[in-house]
Amino acid sequence: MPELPEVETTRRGLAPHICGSKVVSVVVRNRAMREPVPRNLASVLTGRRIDALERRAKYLLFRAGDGTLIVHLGMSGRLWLVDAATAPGTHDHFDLALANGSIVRLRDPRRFGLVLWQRGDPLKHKLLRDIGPEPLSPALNAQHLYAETRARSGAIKSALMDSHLVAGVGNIYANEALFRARINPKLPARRIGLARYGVLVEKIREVLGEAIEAGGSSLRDYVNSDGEAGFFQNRFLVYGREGDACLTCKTPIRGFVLGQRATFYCPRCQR
DNA sequence: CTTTTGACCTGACAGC
DNA sequence: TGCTGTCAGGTCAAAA
Repeated sequence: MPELPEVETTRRGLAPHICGSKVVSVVVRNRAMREPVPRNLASVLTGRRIDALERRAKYLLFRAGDGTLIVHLGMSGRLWLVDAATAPGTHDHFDLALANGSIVRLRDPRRFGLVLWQRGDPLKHKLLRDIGPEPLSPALNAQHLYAETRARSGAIKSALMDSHLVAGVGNIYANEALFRARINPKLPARRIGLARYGVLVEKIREVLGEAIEAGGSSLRDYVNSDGEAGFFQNRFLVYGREGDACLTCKTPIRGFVLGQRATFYCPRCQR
């Protein structure tokens, strides 16, 4: 579920409930995530104040004094607020209880997510240090994409999903941004010029921005919320629409697998 | 260096 | 109602 808009929506939803409050307890029910949850997490985190909740790519950064709790939601993770009376379910692997009574709970059936502790600058963590520019910041621009793809013969869609080239563009939004930019997902990245990269950057920002807004309005309550009803799914223009009419030209949308990921495009609009 | 492949893990769903 | 096979929004290390 979590692509960048869901992670950002989670960040915005949680931040006002947790920032400024101190951690009173940490519960780890299952350490077997993508990497093991650190054994000393409770001892290192308890008593610290959460100063800020930030995001880098799809990583959530809970700043706490001279260290940071780093959380990634993987494919199936979800973080939300519960009260103390809410019994944990089978896949509720981690709780962060705060002095103000809020409990942040992580549920992740597939356990591709991460819960890590990093002293010092979290951006220096090995999983974060080589990530490309944030798509919603000016650091991502046409010049960057153009320059960094001159030697790439691979498909533009695979390049877009490479976190070292640009942060946080997942499978759904790579499909959606390429449709909006009218670029064929199979087109070799090196064959795209500066002007087209300009359009692509604009469309990446546009679709991520719209999805974040939609998330903010559909996920209005992070307290005891069941969450993601609807989100942005009903607004996808190509993702999951194989065989359906292109919303621009009525040509049937094609689906195929590219780089092991489901890919959708309009063969007429996207060249 | 780039590109591809396999791995991690569970749940939902289609088809028999 | 089961069972089996396929697929899923992420990301990395290893292999090619």
